[in-house]
Amino acid sequence: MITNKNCIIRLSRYKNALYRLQALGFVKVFSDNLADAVGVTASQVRKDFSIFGISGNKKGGYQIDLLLEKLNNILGKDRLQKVIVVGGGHIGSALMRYRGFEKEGIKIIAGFDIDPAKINRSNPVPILPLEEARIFIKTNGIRIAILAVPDIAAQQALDLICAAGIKGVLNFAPLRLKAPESCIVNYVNLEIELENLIYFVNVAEKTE
Amino acid sequence: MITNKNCIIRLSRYKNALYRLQALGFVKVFSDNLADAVGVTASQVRKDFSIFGISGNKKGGYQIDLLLEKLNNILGKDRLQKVIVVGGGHIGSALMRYRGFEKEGIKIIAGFDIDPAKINRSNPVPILPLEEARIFIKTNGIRIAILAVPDIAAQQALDLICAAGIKGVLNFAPLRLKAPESCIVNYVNLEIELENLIYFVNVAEKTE
DNA sequence: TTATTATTGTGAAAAATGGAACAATATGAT
DNA sequence: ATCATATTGTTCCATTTTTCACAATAATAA
Ligand SMILES: NC(=O)c1ccc[n+]([C@@H]2O[C@H](COP(=O)([O-])OP(=O)(O)OC[C@H]3O[C@@H](n4cnc5c(N)ncnc54)[C@H](O)[C@@H]3O)[C@@H](O)[C@H]2O)c1
Ligand SMILES: NC(=O)c1ccc[n+]([C@@H]2O[C@H](COP(=O)([O-])OP(=O)(O)OC[C@H]3O[C@@H](n4cnc5c(N)ncnc54)[C@H](O)[C@@H]3O)[C@@H](O)[C@H]2O)c1
Repeated sequence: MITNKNCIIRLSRYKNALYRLQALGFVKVFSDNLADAVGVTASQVRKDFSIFGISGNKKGGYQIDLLLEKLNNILGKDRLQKVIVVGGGHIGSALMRYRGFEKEGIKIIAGFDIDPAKINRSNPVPILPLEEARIFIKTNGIRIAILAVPDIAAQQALDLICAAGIKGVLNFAPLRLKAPESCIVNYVNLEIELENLIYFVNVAEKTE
Repeated sequence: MITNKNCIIRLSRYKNALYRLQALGFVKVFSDNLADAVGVTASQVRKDFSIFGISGNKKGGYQIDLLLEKLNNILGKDRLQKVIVVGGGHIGSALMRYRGFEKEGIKIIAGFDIDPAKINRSNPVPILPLEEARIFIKTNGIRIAILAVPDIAAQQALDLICAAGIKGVLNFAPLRLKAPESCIVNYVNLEIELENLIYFVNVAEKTE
């Protein structure tokens, strides 16, 4: 079983690159084209494919449409993924207004907020009272949530949605949360991303 | 020279955990406390510290204030980091309104946009016309930028700010950009983050 | 048909990362 | 003052990840 997150991220990148190549009219692709497009080595591309039993043609490369089909299958993109957002503040509402997820087969179908002033049932993505989250998650069989509440509320909100059946969370609050076995939590920590960038810029500056 | 991004991310996490411990009244800390707080092994903590020549006291652990000083120094937090945002749309304005960066010594001092309707010089974080970016970057010696423009505009905007002297970019547009040697580009790709989460949730579901 | 060539698929090598173990040693107890 | 103990710092080991290298082979050309 593959536990290598970077490998899966590369699969997503291959997929995105393939769509671009396809849009440019290409029908087949070689491992080194894809490597260039994504910024890895050609060996890495072939190795990644071989891990998932994806094969191409000796001397013929890979047929883009078939490759995309397989990648999409691995990445679970063969069905629409319904996602909710908890917290309709700055980040939460930016995400709910973003159209880019849909072309990836990811649809944010509702937001939830504790603040009555944020509730709006007639939005393209309705924002509902937090009390309704539990039943909404259960009724619609939602598995994935984005957590965009203030730091202080994050653990409590996580507990609530996990209890309701959420299986995966993308958390924007910059702190480590405790989740049950049944739920995977991934972190987007923009402070740390910036700090990291600053570190490497400083290093580059010193060594130049 | 350290090229291990994960290692630097851990330093940020140690730092954050130390502030929390300090706020709770702790004065010293042992490698295993910190390991617990951050979710790594105690060996890892000590190894990370040793890489950067940080030492504690046999049997005495590490003194939190000294440790923080050293970590902050390594992470370049001994001086305020001024950052600009290019693109004042959904993501860009969420970031500009976010107060959380300041407590990390990161200050967004201006935004830039191509759309005249977005310009606002009297905002807490002013949004200025893109034409002014070049001179602003040079005058203020800005090194770090956040790129939050539509995908189609990202490469062009990157070229502009790199030419003006930007050394590090955190890019939100979901595509690979070409940057000169002088500029590091890191990516925040939320589509891929979600895709990744979905993959691992699917795997967990299948193997349970 | 046969030779040539380009490209895959993979096993082996290398590099990077992380973890375990333990000697060294400072602290506190007796 | 001596001993016992806790914790670091570092070496060594295991694992993971990436790269290398090349045999296998399909496509093309002669
Ligand atoms: N805005 C940014 O640019 C940014 C950047 C980095 C990190 N973050 C993090 O993202 C999180 C959200 O930030 P934000 O700027 O969107 O905050 P925000 O204050 O704008 O929005 C938070 C929203 O959550 C709602 N809320 C509070 N408690 C809730 C609960 N228990 N359940 C449901 N909703 C609840 C609030 O009513 C509010 O609408 C924070 O943890 C923040 O640290 C934000
Ligand atoms: N909003 C989200 O939740 C979200 C999520 C994932 C990724 N993204 C990515 O982030 C980027 C920004 O998304 P958004 O939703 O904020 O878009 P947006 O359309 O709301 O905002 C983009 C802003 O950039 C400005 N702009 C356009 N060209 C410019 C240029 N050359 N220089 C400066 N400013 C320019 C526009 O006037 C607009 O104000 C996009 O690449 C998008 O794919 C956004």
